[in-house]
Amino acid sequence: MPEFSPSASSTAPSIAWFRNDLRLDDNPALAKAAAGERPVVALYVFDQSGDRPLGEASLWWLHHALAALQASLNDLKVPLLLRMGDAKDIVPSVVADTGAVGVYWNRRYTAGGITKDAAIKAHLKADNVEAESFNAHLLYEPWSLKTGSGGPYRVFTPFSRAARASGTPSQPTPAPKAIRGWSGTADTLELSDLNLLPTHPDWAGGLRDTWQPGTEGARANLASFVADKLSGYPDDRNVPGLAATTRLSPHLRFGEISPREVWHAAEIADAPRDSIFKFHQELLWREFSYHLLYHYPDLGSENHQSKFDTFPWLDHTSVKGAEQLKAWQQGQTGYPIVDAGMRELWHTGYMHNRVRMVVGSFLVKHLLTDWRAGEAWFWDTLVDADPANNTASWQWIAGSGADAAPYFRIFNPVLQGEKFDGDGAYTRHWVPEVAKLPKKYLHKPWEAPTAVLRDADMTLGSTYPRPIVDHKTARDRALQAFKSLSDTPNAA
DNA sequence: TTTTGAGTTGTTCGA
DNA sequence: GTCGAACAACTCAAA
Repeated sequence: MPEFSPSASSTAPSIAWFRNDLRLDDNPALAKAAAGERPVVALYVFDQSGDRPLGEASLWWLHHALAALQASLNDLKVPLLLRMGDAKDIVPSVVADTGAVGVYWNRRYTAGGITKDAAIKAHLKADNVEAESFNAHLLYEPWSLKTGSGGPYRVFTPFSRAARASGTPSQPTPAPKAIRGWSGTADTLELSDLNLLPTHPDWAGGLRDTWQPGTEGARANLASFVADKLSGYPDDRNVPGLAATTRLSPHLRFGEISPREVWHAAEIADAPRDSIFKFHQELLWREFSYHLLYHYPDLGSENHQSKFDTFPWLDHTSVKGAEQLKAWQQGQTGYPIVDAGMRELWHTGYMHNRVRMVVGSFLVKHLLTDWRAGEAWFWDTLVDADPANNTASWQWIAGSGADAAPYFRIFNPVLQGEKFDGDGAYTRHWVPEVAKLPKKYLHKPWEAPTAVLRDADMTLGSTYPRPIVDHKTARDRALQAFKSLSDTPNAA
């Protein structure tokens, strides 16, 4: 390139554009930026347009994940530029400000994200800027697995078989050993300028006590899981009172740890083969959700099975409906296991998977509430709120999704509580009003004799609510409602 | 093209 | 307490 002097061209940087891949290890976009002759500048664009805006809990997480990333990059002397606004405008403008000759990023799979990235790539290429994208988020990208007839999978089991048969996920690649950081200057915001943290009120105390966002926290959870929990995983994972799950979901959501690293850490662990298989299946559920989201981009807003469009949901904006939705959100349904889950969510930004199913089934089936109302609440309150997992899982529990739960699968909140939290460790912790009840009545306080309630310092309807719906009545009502669908064929 | 086997996580009822 | 059947019929994926 004769028109540039060597010294001038060597200062033109490569941009590593971070999005849902807030890590240095196994980050192919960063590796690509670091592999050339060019110095590297990192970029994060806080962009609430195009894709669905992040919920409040996710914003809190993002702040700390970015802080952790910034610290890691700082150790390498790589600057991180923070910008805010539509990435379609921001990325080209950062290229102009820095004189960058290449921009590298890892792919996302939401409809809005794909559209935006394609436009940015076209724009950059038209300006003779190298633009290349990679896979950091998934073990199997959605287009790489097809059924025999060439379409997407809509049933999990054949999807998971096809995924495994297509090859073991590739090994994670370590972070570049040394990166030459760009020494130029360009406009950047401070992290605090993004205003990601709650202020009035500061509701994030429970989140701070529970989580360590960033790669270090992710690695700690993974190490503890592999060492202590993986062996017993198939059974223990269902018991919310045990700390027997990975608690990696928010870390995976923001890409602080690579799914390839997680897969292989389990693969080489000293644990029974069936435990490793079961854990890998859970990672493949995440892959399946992304497969569905990519091939059915409306997954978050439209019933996957269109016959659910006529489902007789109760109106959750009516006075009574709104009251019931609020009782569910606040953990005041009168069913202790349901209330425990909803309070865990509010306090920690997380809920144990078993309990997510119980509260989801309760909202959709006992309260006949449109799954989208529950999905929206989870989106706002979960630190792991994921555009694929959250939507696919709500459709699954509602019955409207791919490979969904059959209509007659209605969780009984009393039985679920007794079966998976029999001693009540979880429920007593999150619902202290019922903590003194004996096991026998813990999950059904309305059946407790007056003397038992008195000994437990409880007054139903006063210190703890009576059930907002009767289980048997609600169950029969749900069965009726779902029966009305069986006469309605799906649109082709 | 047709056939076949199967499909994450449950509950209730009656014997 | 335990066990098996019923709860529907349909769609999916592969042979």
